[in-house]
Amino acid sequence: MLTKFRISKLGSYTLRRRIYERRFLVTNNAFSDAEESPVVAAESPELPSWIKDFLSNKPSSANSSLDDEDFVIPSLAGWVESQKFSREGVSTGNVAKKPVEDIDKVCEFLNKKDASHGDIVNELIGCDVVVSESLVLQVLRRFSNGWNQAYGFFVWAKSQTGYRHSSQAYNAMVDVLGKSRNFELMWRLVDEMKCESPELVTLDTMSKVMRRLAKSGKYSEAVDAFLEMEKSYGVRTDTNAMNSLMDALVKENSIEHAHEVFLKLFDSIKPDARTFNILIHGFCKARRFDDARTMMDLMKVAEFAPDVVTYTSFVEAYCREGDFRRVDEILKEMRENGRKPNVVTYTIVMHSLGKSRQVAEALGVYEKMKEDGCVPDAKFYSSLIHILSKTGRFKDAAEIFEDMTNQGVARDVLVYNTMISAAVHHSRDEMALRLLKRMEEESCSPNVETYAPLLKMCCQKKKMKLLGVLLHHMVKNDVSIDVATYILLIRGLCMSGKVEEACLFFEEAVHKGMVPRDSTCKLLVEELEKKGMAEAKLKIQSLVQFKAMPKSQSQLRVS
DNA sequence: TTAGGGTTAG
Repeated sequence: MLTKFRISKLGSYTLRRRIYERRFLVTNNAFSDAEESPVVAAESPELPSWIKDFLSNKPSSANSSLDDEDFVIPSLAGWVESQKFSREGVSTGNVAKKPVEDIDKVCEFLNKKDASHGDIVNELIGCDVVVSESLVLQVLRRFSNGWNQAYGFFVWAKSQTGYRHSSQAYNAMVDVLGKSRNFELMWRLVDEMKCESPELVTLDTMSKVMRRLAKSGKYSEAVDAFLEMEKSYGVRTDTNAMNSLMDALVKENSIEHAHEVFLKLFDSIKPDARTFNILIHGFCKARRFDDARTMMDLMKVAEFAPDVVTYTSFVEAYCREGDFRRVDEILKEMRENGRKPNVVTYTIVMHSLGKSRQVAEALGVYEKMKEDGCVPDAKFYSSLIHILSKTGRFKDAAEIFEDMTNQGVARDVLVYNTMISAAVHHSRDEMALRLLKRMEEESCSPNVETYAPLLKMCCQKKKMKLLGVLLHHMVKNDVSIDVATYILLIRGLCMSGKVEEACLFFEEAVHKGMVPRDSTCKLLVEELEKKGMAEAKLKIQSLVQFKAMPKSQSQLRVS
């Protein structure tokens, strides 16, 4: 009988490794899952065919109707258990990727243990895989939140005869190191690129560097990287490059640095319309409307006419303020200057009205837009679906979702994410999973945000097996778990009293060099305290201390 | 990546 099961039976996911190899917090019933309704599990051998398809990666059967919502998820868990769910069970079948065997072989090596990348390099010596650029890119994507493994693999790949890293592969590695704030190593890699071949370092490389620095609040370093890149790496500091720097600064919330750069470089690098738009957007975002206006005047002085992008930045800013009177003024000004709002402008206004609960007005914008002959795009539909769902009109949202292809717009990952999120929100769990399946059929690759609402739902409803299935599905689709997702899992599991599982994820996050927020650490420790799990509590606390010293740790790993 | 997305719960 399936009164209890262990998550380890799920197959290849890391949890299994953790449980068997690390023996962390393992007790016989640590993963008991009595809430999963064992009766249903044992007595429902018949599953809807779409779930079978989902798990076995067969082509979907035609009878998948969207209103079929009778199925209760718990049986899925039972079914998975009874089928001895295997890793092949949810392969994506995406033919564009490397054959499954290669990437899986590599992953087996990379997941072997928590080692420094040096150890990983040694470990990989026994790996009989022929390296190719596409394999490298896939591994870097799959481990984009695990720099240690990614870098270990990257170094090993470089040593393989007959293979040389492409510029794209180097850039991807630079980005992964920057993402994990491993700036020392990141710079070393850029230097290595230069030594390897001077052409390898491009504006693409430097844009990634600048963006990652800015993302970490290292604005001055981003600016310095720009100022020195021509001399050091032969990357030209032209208008385009300057725009890339300023965009990074503005997107990462420092209009101040962007403005300073602008003033400093004004005489040496000629700004263009984009330069002004980036700055205007930055000022608008910071609610510095007067400065934004001044910049628009300066733009005119420089003989660039404000365009739809310029005005849309103002529209967005006033929408954020909820000042729709001003929005109308801008729209009027815009028309007077011969600029028509486009689909982006309309999306912003509609979304904003929807957010402030003026749904009728929001839908009015949709009508107005159609009258204007402005054609909706996928992002617009995503916004519309979101608004409808948020205001309880889920059926309408689903209808729009279904209809958009008839209107000639293909569903993209954002549209799917919005719809999946909406479905979960309205407790249409099965539908949400079915949508995930449909993404595969439409060759739309899921991203980490696709899974977030589903994972959250699993945590809340204590669907441990489904959680395992989804985590596996993520791996198969080269979606790397990021900090936000770890936090979601840890908090969600804590809230559901699944502290042991929360600990496993916490430990994994820390070992990947990711730092859950203090509040998350506190929550977990408190939960352990409540349950009287003193030993586990100590372990978690020591991990917290461990990650409190990232410098020495990263040095340890780098050496 | 020149303007448009969202989910911190409590």
